[in-house]
Amino acid sequence: MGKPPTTLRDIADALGTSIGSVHRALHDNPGVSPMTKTRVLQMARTMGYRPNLAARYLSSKKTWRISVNTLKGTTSFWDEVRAGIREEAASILLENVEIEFRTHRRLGEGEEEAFESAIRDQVNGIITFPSRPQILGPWIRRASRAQIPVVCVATDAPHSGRLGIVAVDTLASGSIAADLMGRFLRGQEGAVAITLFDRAITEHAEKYAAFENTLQSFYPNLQLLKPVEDHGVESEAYSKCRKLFDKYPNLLGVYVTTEASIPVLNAARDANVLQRLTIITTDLFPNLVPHIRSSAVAATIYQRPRAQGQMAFRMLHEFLAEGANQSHQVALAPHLVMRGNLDFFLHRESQRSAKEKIEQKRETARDLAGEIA
Amino acid sequence: MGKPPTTLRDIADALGTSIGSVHRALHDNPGVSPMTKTRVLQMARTMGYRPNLAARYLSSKKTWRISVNTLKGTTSFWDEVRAGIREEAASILLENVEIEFRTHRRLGEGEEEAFESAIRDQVNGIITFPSRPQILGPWIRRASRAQIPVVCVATDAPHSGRLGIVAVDTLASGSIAADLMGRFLRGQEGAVAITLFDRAITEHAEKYAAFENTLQSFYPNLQLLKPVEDHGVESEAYSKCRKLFDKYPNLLGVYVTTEASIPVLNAARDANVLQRLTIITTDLFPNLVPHIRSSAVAATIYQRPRAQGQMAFRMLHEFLAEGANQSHQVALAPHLVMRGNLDFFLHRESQRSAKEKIEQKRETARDLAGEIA
DNA sequence: CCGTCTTCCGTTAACGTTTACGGTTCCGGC
DNA sequence: GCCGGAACCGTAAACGTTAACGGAAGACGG
Repeated sequence: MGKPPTTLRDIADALGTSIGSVHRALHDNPGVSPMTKTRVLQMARTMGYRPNLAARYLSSKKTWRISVNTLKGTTSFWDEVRAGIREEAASILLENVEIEFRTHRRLGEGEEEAFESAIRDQVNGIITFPSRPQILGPWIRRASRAQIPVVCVATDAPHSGRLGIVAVDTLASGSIAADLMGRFLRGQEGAVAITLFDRAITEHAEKYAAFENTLQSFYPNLQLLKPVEDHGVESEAYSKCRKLFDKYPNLLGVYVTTEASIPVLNAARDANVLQRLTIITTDLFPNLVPHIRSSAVAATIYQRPRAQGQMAFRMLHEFLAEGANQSHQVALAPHLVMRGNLDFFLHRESQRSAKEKIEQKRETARDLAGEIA
Repeated sequence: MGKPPTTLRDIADALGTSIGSVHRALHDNPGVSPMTKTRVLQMARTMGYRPNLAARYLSSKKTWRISVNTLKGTTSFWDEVRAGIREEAASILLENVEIEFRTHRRLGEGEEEAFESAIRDQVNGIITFPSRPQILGPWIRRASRAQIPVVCVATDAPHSGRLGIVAVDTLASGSIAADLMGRFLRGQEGAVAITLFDRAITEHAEKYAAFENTLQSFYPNLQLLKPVEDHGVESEAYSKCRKLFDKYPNLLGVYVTTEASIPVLNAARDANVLQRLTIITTDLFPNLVPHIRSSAVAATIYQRPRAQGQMAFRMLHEFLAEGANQSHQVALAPHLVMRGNLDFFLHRESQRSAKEKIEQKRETARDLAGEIA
């Protein structure tokens, strides 16, 4: 069936030239005449040449270094993203990728420095969280010009020349939240609220729009209030929600699209509306668990940080290995966590971290053995 | 930082023996004395030897053949599983895996023949759907004895010696269905029903148990009727449900855990209870779409066949490459599809098939080019 | 005419593993 | 004492690519 794949030697023989020239031509290295170069490229195309990656790696032993620039994170979201990246990197057969983590402490603090240092260190690729897309955009463009592909996670940096973006589908998130809210509040009439980070961030604007649209078209008995923006500040979330709850004493539900669900819950408790509200949150972290269990939170939309990390790494790695040129966009479907399936997610969590500990142990054992030898 | 990895030569030098003996020892090939063999194994261990897979593949050019034994499938479920496997196989850097599909037309028809032919053809691994675990179990054991690892998809074959199992988490599925049902029917009092394939299948029994438990503990106002078993026969599903709906005229909801949601919907329509019922189904296929859109189906639990195929392939491939020995078990979290996020899943579907067409075109172009040359 | 530089090109030694082949040594049997 | 065979071991050639080196041919200035 399958003919043996064509090699550099095949191309060289077909052209009556040498393997060296073919190699130079295919990598546009200097030292080859324009004439033979085009002939080689032509022939490689018609013969369907595809490089043997095993041989390439064996010969060059070149490793790719990729920088992961993320937030240290108050919640576990970014820990999970990093774990996903690590996990995926470990599953690569050819162990030719090393990962450098550059974490910054706070939103917008040290992002640019991290980027600069990554570019300066000549990494081969960057995975980043552009919390302020308009600020990081120019840096991404700079990296692209230096031939360093950049993959964004969780938030996009539009028109920045980034290689790709991995995020939860905003439309699916917002819509399912609205659909659930509508079903949960079946038959009731009244207002629901939404909190978000900042309408200037594309993702949040989209989630808001999706929530609003779905609510309007399927559940006209519910009307959506003007969104609450918390800008990632917990106190802002609390005070604004507190005011909101006081102002609309018979509010029916809240959809919290940000990580700041705890202050919202606290505000609801302090305003004495926690029992009455149907609350849908975002993400899953330890502090949220008791609220889900007590069913104060009806459901939470889990953004699958680990899967995001995995996909981001795969995207970058595929690009580095195959050199595909199109821009990629991965939109993950979020998971829905409720009281019923909460244990599944928590249990999976603990299983995984146990596995990782074993893995780490094995690695250190290896290192030790190496040092002894 | 990282010392260069140890090679066969390193071990040989350390032991004052030759690279050939080390190789023979590590692969327990004949022609090496027990003495040197243990010494080599010992030394390899302490030096932390890990084979260079690139070199191995380059040298041997051995390809693994894996057989995918699945149902042809009336719905698109198995098409998706196979697509996931293909997709994952294509993303392997070293292109050393070829896949053979052995599909059988009907449940329980030709499964054993497919298995026998796979074993006879000496494939290196099998991915299978054991629709009748008790029948396929012995075959799986036979394969294991012939050193052929077997990964089960969607349904487990317990105590069969299979390498691993990939399926949607039954507990998470059943529980979320119950939780949604309870929330959707908030405040109402009455009965809900569940349909399943056969209580003898572990997965279905577990889903049923999870549904029942969650319903009982969180929504005592709802009581669960005795389950309806359809054994994969559409007419059976229809008639049994029809009878059920007639018998319990004020039934509140149904959870359909099988693929046979259409006959259940038809029965509900014919019994004139479609409007009143809250229906939660399983899987997502073209015929179901209009029912979701019309909100006759409140939600459907999507079992992510593509992800199942991907995971199954990865599991098998990892085993073949690394030779890890433990039994693996992957439980996926199901996705929830409702009217709101339905378009996301449909759109993703079409996007993917478009991508695959492009991919296929490229491949045929390559083959043609090869034939010309 | 010689030396030097440039541009192009062919050759070759790696990379780590597999595999086939050719050597030892030792032992039993004629 | 020689042969055949077994059991063990070392050697070397592959696999396809990269990277470095050296050579050939031509251009140019001295």
